Amino acid sequence: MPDEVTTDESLAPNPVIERPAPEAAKRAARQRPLHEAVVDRLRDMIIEGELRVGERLHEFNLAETLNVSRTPVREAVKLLATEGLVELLPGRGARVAALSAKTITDLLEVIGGIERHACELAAERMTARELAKLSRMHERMAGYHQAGNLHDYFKLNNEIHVAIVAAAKNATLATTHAALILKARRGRHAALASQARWAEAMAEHELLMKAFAERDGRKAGEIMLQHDLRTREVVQRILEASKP
Amino acid sequence: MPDEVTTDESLAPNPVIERPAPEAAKRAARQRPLHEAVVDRLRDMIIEGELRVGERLHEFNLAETLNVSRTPVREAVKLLATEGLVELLPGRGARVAALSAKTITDLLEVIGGIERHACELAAERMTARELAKLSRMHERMAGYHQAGNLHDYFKLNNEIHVAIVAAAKNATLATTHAALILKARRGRHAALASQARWAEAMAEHELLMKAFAERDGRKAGEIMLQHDLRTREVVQRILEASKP
DNA sequence: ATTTGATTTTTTGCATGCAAAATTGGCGGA
DNA sequence: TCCGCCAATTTTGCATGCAAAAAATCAAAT
Repeated sequence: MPDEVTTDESLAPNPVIERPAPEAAKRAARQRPLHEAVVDRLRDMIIEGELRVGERLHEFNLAETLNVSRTPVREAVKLLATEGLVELLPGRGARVAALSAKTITDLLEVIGGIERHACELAAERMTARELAKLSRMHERMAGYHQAGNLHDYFKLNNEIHVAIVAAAKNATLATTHAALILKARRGRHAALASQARWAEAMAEHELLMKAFAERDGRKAGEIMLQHDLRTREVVQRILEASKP
Repeated sequence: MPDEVTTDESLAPNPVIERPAPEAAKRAARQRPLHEAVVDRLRDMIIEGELRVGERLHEFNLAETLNVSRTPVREAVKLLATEGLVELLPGRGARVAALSAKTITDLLEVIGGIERHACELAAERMTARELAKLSRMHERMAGYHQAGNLHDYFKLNNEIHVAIVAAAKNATLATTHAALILKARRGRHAALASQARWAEAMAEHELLMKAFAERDGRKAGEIMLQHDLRTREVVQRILEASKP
């Protein structure tokens, strides 16, 4: 899913987790589980770099910062460990997991494989309606490209990748893909790579749509895989250049 | 990863989680985190069917049964939810997730895609040593097949699939694969399918090894994908037959 | 000055407490 | 008989308590 984009915008200066006052809870349709909110909050803090790589996750401090008790924090940390964002130190808490160049490129490689598979399946299973919608998204993206609107291009590009995976009509595939994309968000470098490959990537998407129109899954998959692997290579070069 | 086998053997009649007496803990090299033990215990209980599909996970009862407090049980349940084994009911606890035919076949489809990718990469990245080891495993498996030793055949077959993924030298790929395999363990149907396809599967493995010997990743991947998809089809037929 | 070891402090991991939400059961009405 | 409403009970979710393990601090000895 190259063409990664960082969907920040919300810089969240205040980490405290808002929750309806005890009495106001009645009005709120339903209260979101705290531990879930904490997971999201901590994930953002890690992805946005508020918590630095290797930094110990201090449950008491975090609980105080987020204005919750240690319990939901503990649950959240364990959940984030399954996502690979934090590393559990048995008996000594947890710390933000390192993200080596190898980890990132491995991630991008797997995402490429998944998206290839998604293309193959989607080409066969996509309804005419879905194909039409995808076409419209693609056209819109082409417009952003011509207009030099990088931000909206990135956003839509991500949506297209997700839409293709959804069109494969395989829930496990979609879940797996989503989880990997989430992790890949940590590599901001990917965004740079996309930028460098902007024109090229656009051309590849063009070919991809053509393959979908022909319902040629094999071809679509191949294009997607190459598309992803090229971005991966650029990312790899950037990473090697930054710290060799 | 078709040719699924259920690695029971340990029927665990007593669910209580053993732990060194408070004082004996000194002797034990290091105490395993309780929540981890609970995760494993509950996962087995679900996979082995001790907890039936749809059954509510009652944290107090489970805690009592496992001889721990609610806290590690709660953590474990949330962890199992990320594995897809249980379904969280916001505000109402959790229950054993349903495993529909679609879910199983989706799972097998994704595993097929992952293993194809693994074959492609492994063919390129595998060391001569690894290839030799894989060959020996394959020969041994052929022996079990000829001897009609289904149990050991299954076990070794699983190990071969895992070894191939490992040879792809991509940690994310391996982790993702392992997680999916774990979930697939719930479909005992797969074991039946393997049995039905025993001879055929063996022949496919033969071709696979030949492709690896030629370092033909494309071919190896294709063989693996077809291998997995055929098992998937048999599973699908079994499932449709059992409850149509 | 540096290192080692004992002591204090912090932090973790599990257990328990408590209020709010959800479920259950009973009762009255249709 | 069946449905719906209200009270009693259970269960969840979060907070807090507590003992053991880990880390930090300090002291003495090299």
